[in-house]
Amino acid sequence: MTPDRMKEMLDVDRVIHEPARLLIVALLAGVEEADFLYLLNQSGLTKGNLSSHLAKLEESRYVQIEKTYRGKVPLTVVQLTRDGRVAYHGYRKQMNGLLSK
Amino acid sequence: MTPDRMKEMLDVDRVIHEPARLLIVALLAGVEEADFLYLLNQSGLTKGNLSSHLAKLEESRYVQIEKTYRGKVPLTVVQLTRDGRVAYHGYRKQMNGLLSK
DNA sequence: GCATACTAGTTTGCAGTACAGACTAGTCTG
DNA sequence: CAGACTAGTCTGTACTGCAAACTAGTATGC
Repeated sequence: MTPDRMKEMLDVDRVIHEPARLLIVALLAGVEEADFLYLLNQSGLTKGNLSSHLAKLEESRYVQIEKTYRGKVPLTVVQLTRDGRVAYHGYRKQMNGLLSK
Repeated sequence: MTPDRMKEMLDVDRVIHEPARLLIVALLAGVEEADFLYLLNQSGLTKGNLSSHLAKLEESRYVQIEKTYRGKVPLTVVQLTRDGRVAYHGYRKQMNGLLSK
């Protein structure tokens, strides 16, 4: 890889680059939508951690969070937005290009 | 990719995962050794930034830093250690496995 | 020969972030 | 109706990256 291309490294999307969020986004990319508990179990993150990463992803408009109820119990449903999907694919493409020799 | 494998994401080597350091390590992987100014120019990082990332890489034993002189002028020569090379390859392998579908 | 500018970095201060544990609001159970 | 549980959010802490300011020494101009 040329040094020029390597510099792209510095432009990676930090929101996605963070491992915990990359994991969340990857999980969301595989399903239409997911609730908080599903993400909690699949990711192994703590609740606090998951909550704040979701907040950050929402802030970046990468996920859409809908707060509703399952019966009488609060339920938080999360899905990837178009922006999120684009950012995820862009990130993967970039990292693959830079890492795979 | 299975969710199980995705969780590996959380174990990535943070020292290498940081884009600036990944760039430095990638640059070092391509040459036998490099001096501070070479890395400065190739990376586009500021001096302070480069200095502290090198310190962190040294602390993790991923690079070896030799302080010497070019004539009368101080010269800092950096090279990847075996550990550094292993960590870099491991990181690439892991990320490639997780990102490339 | 003094000072001004340059080289090669290091140190410091600040702002932002991830993380887990403490907390909250409300629901179910015996 | 007391205690346990569910589903999250909030808070404090410790860490980290970053750039600007600083240091130590060398070369250059006047």
